[in-house]
Amino acid sequence: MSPQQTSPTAQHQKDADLVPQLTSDCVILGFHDNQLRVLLLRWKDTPFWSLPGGPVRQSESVDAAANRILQERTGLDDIFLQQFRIFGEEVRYNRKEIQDKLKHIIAPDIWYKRAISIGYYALVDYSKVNPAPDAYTDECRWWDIQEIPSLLFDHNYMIEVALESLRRQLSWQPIGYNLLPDPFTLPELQRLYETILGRNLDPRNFQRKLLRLGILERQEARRRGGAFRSPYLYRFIKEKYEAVLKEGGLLFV
Amino acid sequence: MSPQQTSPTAQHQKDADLVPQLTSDCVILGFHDNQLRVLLLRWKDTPFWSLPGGPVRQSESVDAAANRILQERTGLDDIFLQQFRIFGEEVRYNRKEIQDKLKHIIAPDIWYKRAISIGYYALVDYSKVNPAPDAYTDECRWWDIQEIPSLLFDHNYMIEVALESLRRQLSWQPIGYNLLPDPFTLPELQRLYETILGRNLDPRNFQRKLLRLGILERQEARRRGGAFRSPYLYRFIKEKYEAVLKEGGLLFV
DNA sequence: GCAAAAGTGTTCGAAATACACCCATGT
DNA sequence: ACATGGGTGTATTTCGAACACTTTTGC
Repeated sequence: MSPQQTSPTAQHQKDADLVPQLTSDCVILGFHDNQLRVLLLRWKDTPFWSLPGGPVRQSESVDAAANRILQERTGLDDIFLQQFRIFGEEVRYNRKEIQDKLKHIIAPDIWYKRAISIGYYALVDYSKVNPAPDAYTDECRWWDIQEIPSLLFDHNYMIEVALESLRRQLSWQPIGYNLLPDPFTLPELQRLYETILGRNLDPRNFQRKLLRLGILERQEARRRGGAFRSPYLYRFIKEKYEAVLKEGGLLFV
Repeated sequence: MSPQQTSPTAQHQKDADLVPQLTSDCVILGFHDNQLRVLLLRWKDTPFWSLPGGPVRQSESVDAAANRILQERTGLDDIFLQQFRIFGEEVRYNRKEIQDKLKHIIAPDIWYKRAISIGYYALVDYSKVNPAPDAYTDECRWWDIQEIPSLLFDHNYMIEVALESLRRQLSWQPIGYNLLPDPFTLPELQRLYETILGRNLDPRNFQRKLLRLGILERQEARRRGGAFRSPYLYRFIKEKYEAVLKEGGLLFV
């Protein structure tokens, strides 16, 4: 969240253009080095980090607001985005503390009223992202999900809830399609599932199950570069993948 | 939704007490005569129906707002409520049409700005509900899910989305616990699942699966009254039921 | 006694699990 | 040559699907 965190080109738009007290916040997830990672922002001249987020404009849907934020931070369009929760407690965090920490960046009266945040998670191809800070922040970068620092607002909690939702929706969400490069290898896909599920899977069983679904096509080429046997590359057959997800899914793989 | 639809005792509170442009709407579901039913309201001196809903107060969480609305319409406290979607399109329905249809009840300028609705579904024990209209409506009653009329706002769509979410979350939601009377019979539970899933289940397999989970205890008494064999009554063993749901569920039963 | 719904057991095939060895590659 | 990770097959068990008859009850 963060009420006024809009794009640099739009930062002076009047309050009247914004839906009052409502923000979209994005938990942007990528996958790299066998780790889930989250994109975080560091506020100008501070050591404080938070999720990307911002207000909803009167002229856009809440989904569009999240898409806009995502586009601005990652450079990517047409990203997989999923609403996972509204954060609408009356007291979500210590507003006084936030006023104080960010007073040199944002007028304290912005924080006078409670904010209600719509939580989204986004699944993106790590290798395609160009992290970019906004007008209120100095730095935008990936953090390993295991090493996230203490964040502003209730953003640590938001990330927890996002991951929990992701896990529960695993079977119906195109995780692989969005989080992996294209093409990808089966070990990569397996490690992605292992990371999200938090447990190891048997490579033989994993492979058999996935291939049985008929949603993958093996490519001619193999991935090269490791000091070991080259794995096959695969692509999702988009239509089949989506059909399988729709009708109930990759049951826990 | 419906911006000003508050309790009769609170209807004159100032706009300043409300979170602008934000409402909670509730799809209240009950189960009766082997049918899912929804609680709807008919607006004063009109033939127009809608879901119960209302604004969020500055002094309450969005969940609390939904609970309040539910309590007022059903007389029930401590109900199972689940946020399922935000309806945040810029144009959700024809505002002019609503202004016109409800102008004798609500000042048209209420509808000047878009409203963003938080959709909740609630699962309630049909037999315990006392439907009660609010200050803006004449009538509050159950409608069979198959026979819902054309509703105001985008409420038909909201109900569709609620049912879809319910179906997808079936395995992790305490459907039986909340939608059935206590105690209940296995055939009742089976028909509940059949109704929600939209397909028939084999009674032998259903029974075996449910009993295997160890979440039910059979009572001494049986349900009497039908012109047929008396079924056994059961109760959920709450702790075990919740444990099973938590760790992944009644997989499609 | 009859109509209506409840209760119950067995068989079969599919899928999940468990398990270990050889292969390809870069260093 | 060796270390690293990739690729693959089989045996066993578990689970889900299919299927039909007998029992109880109120009328």
